[in-house]
Amino acid sequence: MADNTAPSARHFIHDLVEADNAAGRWGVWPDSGRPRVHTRFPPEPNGYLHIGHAKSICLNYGLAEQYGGRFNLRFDDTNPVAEEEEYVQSIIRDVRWLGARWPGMYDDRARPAAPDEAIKAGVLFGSDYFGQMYDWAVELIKKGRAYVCDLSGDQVSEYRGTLTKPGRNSPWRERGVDESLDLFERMRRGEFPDGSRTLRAKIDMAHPNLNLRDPVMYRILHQSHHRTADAWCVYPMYDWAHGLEDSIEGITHSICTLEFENHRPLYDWFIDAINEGRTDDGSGPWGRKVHHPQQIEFARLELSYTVMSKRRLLELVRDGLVRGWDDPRMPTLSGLRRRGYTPEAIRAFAADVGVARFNGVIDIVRLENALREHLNRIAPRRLAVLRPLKLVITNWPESGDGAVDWLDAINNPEDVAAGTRRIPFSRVLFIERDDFHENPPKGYFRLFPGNEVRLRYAYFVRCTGCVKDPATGEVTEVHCTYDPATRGGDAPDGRKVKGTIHWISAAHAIDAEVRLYDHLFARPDPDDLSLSGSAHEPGAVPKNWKDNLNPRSLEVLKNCKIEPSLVDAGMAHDAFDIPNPDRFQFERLGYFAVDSESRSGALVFNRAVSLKDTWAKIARKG
RNA sequence: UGGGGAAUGGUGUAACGGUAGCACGAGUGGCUCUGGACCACUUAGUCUAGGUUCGAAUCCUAGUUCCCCAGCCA
Repeated sequence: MADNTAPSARHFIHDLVEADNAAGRWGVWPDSGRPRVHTRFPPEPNGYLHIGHAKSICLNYGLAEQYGGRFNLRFDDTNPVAEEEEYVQSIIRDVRWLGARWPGMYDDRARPAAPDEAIKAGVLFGSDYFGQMYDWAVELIKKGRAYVCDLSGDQVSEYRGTLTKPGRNSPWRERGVDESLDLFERMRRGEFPDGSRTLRAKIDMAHPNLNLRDPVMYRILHQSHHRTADAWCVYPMYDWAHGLEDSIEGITHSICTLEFENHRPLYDWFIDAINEGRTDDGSGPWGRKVHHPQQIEFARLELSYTVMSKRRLLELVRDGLVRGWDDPRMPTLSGLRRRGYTPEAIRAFAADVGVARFNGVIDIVRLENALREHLNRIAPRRLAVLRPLKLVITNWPESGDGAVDWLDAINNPEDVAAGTRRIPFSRVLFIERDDFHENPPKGYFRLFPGNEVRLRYAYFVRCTGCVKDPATGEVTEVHCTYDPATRGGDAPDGRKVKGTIHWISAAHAIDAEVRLYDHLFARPDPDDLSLSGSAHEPGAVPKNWKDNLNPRSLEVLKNCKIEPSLVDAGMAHDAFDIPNPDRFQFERLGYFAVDSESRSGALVFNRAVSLKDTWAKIARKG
């Protein structure tokens, strides 16, 4: 993942890791002798990954890579109610696409026989540790640190107390060890209905941190699991399971987001409870001590003009407010990928925003800039006209030998190695509707009657007039004359033009559909329900975050004209069907990627991001 | 009102008792066959009030504001 698009910015976690390394806290890797740094990314397979997860992946994988450590991809799949195989597949693809690598993963170059299974190579699952977790739970019961509680869900929360009032002990708290043992075993065997009992840690019902008020460790769930099927009728809660998963894998730095800070004492309590009666050399009554990772919290990523919670993203998908998890307007990795984002751009963005403990909101233009920066360097330039207006060169031959002129065009001014291509020029062209004004605004230096501009890579043309629809007054055709001496775009007499516009030869143009995107939400903060009213019904007050969706987030242009060299534009797929669309800069317009719905003969492009538009800024100011 | 965190230009992030820096944005100019890219310059900040110190964003005290926690979700 190390590349020059993601300079490693220093942050407080580097300091912590380096302090640990200097102190020899985690020992060394046997093979390299380097201090052990072992991180992980632990998603729950209950939704698609989004750009916020990318920050975490880059952080965790980046640390492992930087310190010569290891990185695990592990599913935290402890709640079968919400989890699905589809999510497992998408998450692995996204992590792989981003560039993270883990021990045992399938090599990119190999063509696996069964991609759906092969992609899981080296991927870990918390559910694989259910047996070990169960044994440790039994151990805690035996040590008098856990008990089976018969309280209902409502009663448990009632007994918990409130933020300011202490809770009360469960009447089952002092139940005998043998009885709890028996009950827990029968819970596991499925003798009791869902919700009838739980296994709870015996800590302190008056603890000021609510997480320590005898938290539930196991609940009864007669629910088939995507991996363990019907093997279990009890499933561990996150707080119990998560730290153990990290412990089992030897994770040194368990990096998570700020809201889990309150859980750290519990995470530590569980490991300490297991280690009670254990020793480093295994001589204690309970054997050898288990590994105790260090949890470190950082601020999750928030972005303006979008939402970043899985619950809300799922709601957008389920309500049909977007076209699916990979809708190019979504902040999901699959959406960004379809939109045209590159892993490099996302990594550079993650490095750019940094890692800290302050919960702020990143301006989404930072993400867009990261993409521009990468695509500016690598995207081949092409000519495309989104809103075509016919331009006739009245002094150009209509037919015969000189009717078509093939001109050299530079593929990428940022990369000379990209070379050149030839584009056809002829009498009738299409230009961008925006590039002609019969009565130009102040400061406008494109085409208007009497003005001379350069047609990119072609000729200087001077506007001689236009044709309008008598009924509507709409301009239907612009007329120009060209200067033969300016072929290639330079005037031998040294005269200059202010404007250069793009064009497509009408006779050679390919039709394409282009989808333009704007921010998913009309306001920087979708939760902002104040102010001037709903984006959908001006004047109406938005009632919830969904009323702040941007009604203009998608604009479909069906009559676009693109240069003939784009006929073969498409997308590649790697061995695991992760798509990699061709991406181009359509000159003066922005960066565009081939959409997954694009077909030969019916090309569809997504605008990933526009070019910076200084003229729009000038025009706005008047 | 209990507990846990956090406050540095418009935004985000550095500075680890010693010149408040960087990026993005914004503004100005240069350059340009993309009103792109690039280059230069400018703008603007330590939450408040005390204290310690030769010296405080940093240490201390008090306050203010914001975030998280009362799932058998993660």
